[in-house]
Amino acid sequence: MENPSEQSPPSWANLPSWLLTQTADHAHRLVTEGFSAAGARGYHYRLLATLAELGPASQATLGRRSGIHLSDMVAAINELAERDLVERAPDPADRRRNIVSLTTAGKRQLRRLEKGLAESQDELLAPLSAEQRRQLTDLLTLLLNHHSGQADAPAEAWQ
Amino acid sequence: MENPSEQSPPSWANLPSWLLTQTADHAHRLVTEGFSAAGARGYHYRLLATLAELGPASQATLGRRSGIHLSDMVAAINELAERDLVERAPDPADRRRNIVSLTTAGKRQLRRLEKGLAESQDELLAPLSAEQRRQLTDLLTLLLNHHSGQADAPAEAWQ
DNA sequence: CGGATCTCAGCTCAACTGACATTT
DNA sequence: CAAATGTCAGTTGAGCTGAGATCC
Repeated sequence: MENPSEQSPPSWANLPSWLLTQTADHAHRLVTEGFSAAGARGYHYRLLATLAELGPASQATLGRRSGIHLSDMVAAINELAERDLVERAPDPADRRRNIVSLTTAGKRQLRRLEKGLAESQDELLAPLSAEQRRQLTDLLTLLLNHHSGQADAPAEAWQ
Repeated sequence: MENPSEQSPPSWANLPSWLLTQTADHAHRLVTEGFSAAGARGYHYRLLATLAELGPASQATLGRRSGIHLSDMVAAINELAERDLVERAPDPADRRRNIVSLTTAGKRQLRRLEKGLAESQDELLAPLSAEQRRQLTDLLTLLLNHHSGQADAPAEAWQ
């Protein structure tokens, strides 16, 4: 009676909110797997990418830009610094601050993660045509702009 | 702090995986808020809906059908039973089992939650036309079928 | 003084793992 | 015996809160 080929899906399986959270789970899983194949986590990628864009920056600036909580920066930067992917040095001009900067190995790692990330996107969207992929990102962007645009909008600066 | 008014989004903000996880976060927030307005959580809704579909069932059966982990069932059912939304009785035919069943108050609560859930979907999809809503659910269903290997039929009613 | 920066301890939520006693 | 069932304790990950020390 444990027939693994079960019958109909539960009643909520066609709700947009359910479809979204389930596909997001798959997306998250694929991306996380890709990162962990390079020995990294999502925070590491976001940090390296933000550093590549901003150049050397304080932890607070990095946090605001990358959306990583300030209290999570400490551990994330520790992990990157342990592998010499970033350097953390005190700011001589403002001794509250640390200045975090990318090392050469960090830039190399970032390129590796970006490559894996592109592959994850492709795996995620595998069943969709190019046109369908464009449709999907357009629709999701519409939703995202609507919901993080104005209504409650805590502190997120972009958009 | 830099100039927040003209910051472009981070480099990963147009990745499908990012768009999905972000919109899924909003979806989850909206649905959770809707549930908590009725004093419930997602597990409670899924349990009540599964019970309405299956009729009285053991915790293991409920878990398999609803996707709720067995070890989370205990607490969830405790919470529902405390408010007399379900009843838990030992199965006389198999003393390992509990038979869980919906009470009248439970059915009433389920209808309330379903109504709130429909409103949440509408709020989530607010910026989309009916045609766009159909497109989105179709695309997400394609992705989901691909990644969870399931066959599936209906994509008609999202509310 | 007010405010920013960094660090740390701990909490939330949903999902999961492992161990265990009981029963079939 | 092996397998199923229910219970409980603990863990994980991504995010958060709150407190503090230090400095501008």
